[in-house]
Amino acid sequence: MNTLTRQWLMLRMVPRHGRIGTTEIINRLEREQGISVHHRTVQRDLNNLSMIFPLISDNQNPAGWSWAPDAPLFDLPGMDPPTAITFGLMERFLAPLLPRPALTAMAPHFAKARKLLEETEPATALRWTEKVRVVERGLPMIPPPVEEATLNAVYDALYRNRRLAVRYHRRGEEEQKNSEVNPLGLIFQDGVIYLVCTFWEYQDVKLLPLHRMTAATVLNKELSIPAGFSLDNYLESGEFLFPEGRGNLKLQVLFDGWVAEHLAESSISSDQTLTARKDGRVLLSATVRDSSQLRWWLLGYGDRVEVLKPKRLRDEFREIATNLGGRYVMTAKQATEMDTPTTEY
Amino acid sequence: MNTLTRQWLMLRMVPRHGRIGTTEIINRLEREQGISVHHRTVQRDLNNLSMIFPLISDNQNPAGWSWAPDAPLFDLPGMDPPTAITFGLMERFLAPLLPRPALTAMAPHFAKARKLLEETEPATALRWTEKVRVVERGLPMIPPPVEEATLNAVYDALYRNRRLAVRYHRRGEEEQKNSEVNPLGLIFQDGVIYLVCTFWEYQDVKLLPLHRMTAATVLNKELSIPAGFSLDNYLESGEFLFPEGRGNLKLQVLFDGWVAEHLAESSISSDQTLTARKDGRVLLSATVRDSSQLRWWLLGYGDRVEVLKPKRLRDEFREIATNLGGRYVMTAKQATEMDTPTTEY
DNA sequence: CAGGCGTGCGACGAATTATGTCGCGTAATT
DNA sequence: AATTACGCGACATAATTCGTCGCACGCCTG
Repeated sequence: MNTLTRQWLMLRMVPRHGRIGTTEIINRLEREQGISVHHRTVQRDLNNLSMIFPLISDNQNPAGWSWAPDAPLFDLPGMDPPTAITFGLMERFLAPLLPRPALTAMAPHFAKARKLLEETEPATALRWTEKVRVVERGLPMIPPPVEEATLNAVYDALYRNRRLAVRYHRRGEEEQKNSEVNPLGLIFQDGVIYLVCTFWEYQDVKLLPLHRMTAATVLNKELSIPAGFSLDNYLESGEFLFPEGRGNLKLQVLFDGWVAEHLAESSISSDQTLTARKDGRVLLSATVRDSSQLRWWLLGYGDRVEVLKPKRLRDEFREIATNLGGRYVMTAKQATEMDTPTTEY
Repeated sequence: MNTLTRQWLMLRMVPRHGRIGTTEIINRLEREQGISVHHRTVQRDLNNLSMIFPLISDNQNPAGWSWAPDAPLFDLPGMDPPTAITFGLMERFLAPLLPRPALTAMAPHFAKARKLLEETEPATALRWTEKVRVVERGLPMIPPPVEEATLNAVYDALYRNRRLAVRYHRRGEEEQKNSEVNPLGLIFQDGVIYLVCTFWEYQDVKLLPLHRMTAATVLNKELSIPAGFSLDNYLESGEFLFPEGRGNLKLQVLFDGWVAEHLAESSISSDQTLTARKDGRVLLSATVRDSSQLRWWLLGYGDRVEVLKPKRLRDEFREIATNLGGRYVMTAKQATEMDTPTTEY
């Protein structure tokens, strides 16, 4: 009855990867939409649609239809400049945080946004890409390469709660191992993706960096999860991060004056207060989680910050300061020659 | 001639916000696609399309068409689970890095991805959201709130190279100021967005955090850019970051053994080498940019890292260690009472 | 307030298109 | 070799699309 509706629905059924046949389309139209059409009509529709859209058929019998691999993204409502800018921003933010294959699914969106920005942007003056910078405290890391097929298999297994057959090599070891793992979660850190999993029927939780996998296949077996497992608990257990405490602590630290400038803009807790002192330093009070991140963050300021409270943390920092001082008593030459290299990592 | 093509093109012309009239559609079809149709046809098409898609007309004369404000996103090819997962990941990564309004343009995409994940995901076992965690070195910051209208105005001015009329208040000051600024760029840091700009006809580059703006209007004036300005140069000039050097340096540092574990996975430079020593420490050699980020990163390891080379950097660290040690000679009580608070920040 | 203009919309007939049906060819399956 | 499932050309008929016309409505101008 309504050609446009039917063709629209059909377009949405065609996958980017994979294949769909006329019969399946007919069935899904009937089942999901209550539209019953003839076989022949669907065939004709697909042919017509492929004149307008980059749909391709593999010309087999029965025919399998899919979108062209390089088909651009069509979206409704069409992307507007603000959205395109936001996509551009996201790409910029995520590039150093994620291995490239983790973003390939986004490629059509990013491409579309870039195209839109380039088309509309006046050629004069500064280009958009020259106008945005992201300043991070972290060092830009080079994420180790991950196979796209591996990543997809891991996603899939994790998503569908299936076991995974993996082939991987330990660090430094040439030979590879084959294992069957129960995927429990993913941890992203510094561009590295770790699969949290258990092996076979064992109960102890292990970490498997994805870039050490050379193959991964989703198995059709239900996974077995250790009783009471939760990713958050695992992270807090200290097996992944430095095993620092949990819970909150009332922090009081002194910053050298101008360091606190940026800090006044963005706060680390909702109850944060900053108080200027006569000597030019600034007292920061805040209730924050007791975490490795807190220590990293404070240490990063070097001698421009002094921890006052809690006492426990101040003691920690005093000890770090003492140790650190001890390290630099020797000259670099002495420190180097104190030991001789053994094995390459 | 081809109804489907025409209607498809029309759908793409209708904006999510704003309005479009039949006349404009006719013109654009004629101009951009060479399709000439009658006025009446376009009217009929829009009426038909609005039966299938959430298009709404304001029923004025002349009629203005747009998508319903809450219209979901339709995209072709339809979103598949891997893409939905990637969108979910992005949302997770970006939430702590960007103020919420900076992501509102993404809301329909995120909503679609969430819906797809929820629909398909088996209710049993762990949910997808429980399976992914991002571990960052930075402390989770609370991004200061930014008005969406302000952000959009800034984007727009930056994108179209227009001046901006802003109303803002300085930190600590109650009264607001009105200024006309030339937007030059945006810097994202720790959840804060800074507009890099010049005021009026002045040549000196200033920073304006977006959350200090209470109003922003795009003006129809060309902006004036200081001769030779570039955002990268500005960032390197040291006015934003700590004014550390530029260029590369050959870094050699010693890590306490197990700290280097994570480091072995993700490298900080393409020529990075790790060498284990007899005493259990690990020597890292790499050529890296001489930057504040490098210092933050190294300092974050506290006493678990020792800088060997270059000498200049080792000297810096020795001095920091010495100063830091000096800070913790006193007790916290003494350090607190040494000075009396003056003004709230 | 009248008249002109741009637009929305119902109606109508000719032209075009969509659809069900049949038959034949082909490829995979039994 | 038979069977099954599917693609596709052909064709007649039903359905639709589209240009055209006329009328109505709101807005602007003189």
